[in-house]
Amino acid sequence: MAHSLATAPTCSNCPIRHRALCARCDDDELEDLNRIKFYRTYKAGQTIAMRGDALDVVASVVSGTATLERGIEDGRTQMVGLLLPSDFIGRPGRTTLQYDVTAVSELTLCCFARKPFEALLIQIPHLQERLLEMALDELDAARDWMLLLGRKTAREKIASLLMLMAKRTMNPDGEAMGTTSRLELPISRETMANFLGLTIETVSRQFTGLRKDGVIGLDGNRVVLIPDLQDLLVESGDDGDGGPLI
Amino acid sequence: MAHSLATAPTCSNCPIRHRALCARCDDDELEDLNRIKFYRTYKAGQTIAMRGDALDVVASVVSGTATLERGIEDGRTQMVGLLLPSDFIGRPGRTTLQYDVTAVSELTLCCFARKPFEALLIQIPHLQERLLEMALDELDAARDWMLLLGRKTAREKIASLLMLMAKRTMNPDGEAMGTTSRLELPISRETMANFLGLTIETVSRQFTGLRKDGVIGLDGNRVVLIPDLQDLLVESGDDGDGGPLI
DNA sequence: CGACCTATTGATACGTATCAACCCGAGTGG
DNA sequence: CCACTCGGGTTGATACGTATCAATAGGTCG
Repeated sequence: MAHSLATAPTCSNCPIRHRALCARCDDDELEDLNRIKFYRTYKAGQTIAMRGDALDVVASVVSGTATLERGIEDGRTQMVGLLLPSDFIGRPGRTTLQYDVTAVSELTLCCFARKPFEALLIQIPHLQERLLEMALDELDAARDWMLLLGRKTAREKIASLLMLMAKRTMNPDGEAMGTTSRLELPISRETMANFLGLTIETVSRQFTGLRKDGVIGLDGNRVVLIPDLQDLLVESGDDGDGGPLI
Repeated sequence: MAHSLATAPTCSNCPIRHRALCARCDDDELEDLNRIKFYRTYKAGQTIAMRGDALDVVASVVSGTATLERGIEDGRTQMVGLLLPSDFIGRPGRTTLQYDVTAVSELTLCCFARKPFEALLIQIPHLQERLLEMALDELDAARDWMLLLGRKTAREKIASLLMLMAKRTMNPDGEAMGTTSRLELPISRETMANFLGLTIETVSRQFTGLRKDGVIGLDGNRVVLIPDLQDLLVESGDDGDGGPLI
C-alpha cells in the first residue's frame, strides 16, 4: 500500500500551490489546511481505490499521473479522467467512490480526511470557490471528450490526444511554428486506447499512419516528434479558436 | 426571440424550488434572488444561444427541455447535455458560452444577469454550496455518458437512454415489477442520435430490434411501452447496483 | 390533394474490432 | 554469455457493426 513521505514539505513551496484547490487561500487559511494534510505516494500501476470503496479521504495530485476509470462487467472499460498535478480526487458530500483510480506513474497525493475537510470547506469560502471553479473546468473537459468519443474518427482521436498532451506539456510559447516539438508520452498505448474508446491495435495503426504521412515522427515508443503543430491540429478535427480540449 | 411571461410566479410555489440552485436558500436569501430574477420562454426548436455568444445571463430551467451541443465545422455534432427542469445554464466567472443551447420543447427559464448573480454567489454561501453540488452531479453524469459513448453498442446505448428517461420520468415506486411502464419520449430520433453518437437510421433500427425481441413496445413514434424494466436494464449493459446514468 | 417532415427499411461501403502472428527490449536464470 | 521468458508494441487477415446512400411509408399542414 501507500507509504508516507519521510518529510512533509511546507505548503508555501508546494509545486501546486497556485493551481490546486488551495490556489486562492491566504496564509492563514493555508495553515488550517496544513494542519490536517498528509502525504501518500504510490508506485506506477498501483491501484489507489476502486469503485464502491468508502471515500474517507480526498486529495490533490502533487506529482505524477493517475487515471479515473469506469468499467462494465464483461471487461470493457472507459477512462473518464486523467489526473495531473493540481487535479483533485474525491467529492465532498459523497461517501463512496464512483470510479477506479489508478496511478500510471510514480504518484504523490496531498490528502485530507473527508470529515475535517468538509468542515474547512464551510469555514473557508476561498476553498469552496476554487473547488467550484475546478469542477466546472472538469465538466467542460468531460464534455469536450464526449464530442471526441461520439463523433471523431480514430485518426482524429489520436491527433486530439497528442494535441492535448502537447499543450499541457510544452511551455506556452516555447516551441514556435517551424520548430519540431518533442513530446514525451506519459501513458502506454493501452491507456490511450482506454482513453479514446479504441483498441490497442487501432491506436498503433493510427500512430504508424500519422508517421507515414509525415504528421509525426516516432522515437521509440514513448517519444513523439511533431514537425508542425498546425498540421496535427488539422488532423484533430478541431478548429483553432481556443477550441475543445483545454 | 424570447418573450416575457405575463405574470412572474413567486419563488415559494415555484415547481423547482427544492431541486434547483435555490434549494438550500432560506426565505431571506430567496428574496434576494427574487429581486433580480426574470423569466424567459422559448418555443420548441428555438435556438437560445450559440457557442461564442456573450454569456451575460445565467438561468435555471423551470419547465421544458433544452439541449447542450457541440459541433465541428463539417457538420458533425454531439450533444453534451440534456437540460431538464431545475438544471442550470451558464457558469460564473466565464463570459462566453462554450456550447449551442437549444430548446427542444416549449421552455421556461428563470434568468439572472451574470454580474448581480456573481455578487449574490459570494454573499450567499448556500447558493455556492448548491451550485457546487449540482456541478459535481453533472460531472458524474458526463462521465457516465463517456462510458456509453466510448464502449457501448448501439443497442446498449438505446436501452441506456430509455432507462435514463424512464428513471427521470416515472414516479419512484409507481410502476412496480410486472407492470408495463409507459414512457413518453421528449425528444426526436434525431436528437437521440446526437445524444448517443449514432445516426438516425441506426437509432431507428435498434428500436425495431428491441421491439421484435419483446423488450419494448411502440405506440406511435413518441411512446415506448416497457413490459419489464429489468429486461431493459440487462440490455443497457449496466449492472443494477445504482450503476451509471443517474 | 400535394408538400413536407419524421421515421422506417433496404443495399452496400467503410471503419474499427477481433483473432493471430510476430517483433523487440528488458529481465532472469542456467 | 546465451537461451528463455515476458510485457508492450506492431502488423496482417478477416469479421462485424454502424455509416452512408437511397427508396418508401405515414402523419400533418397548407
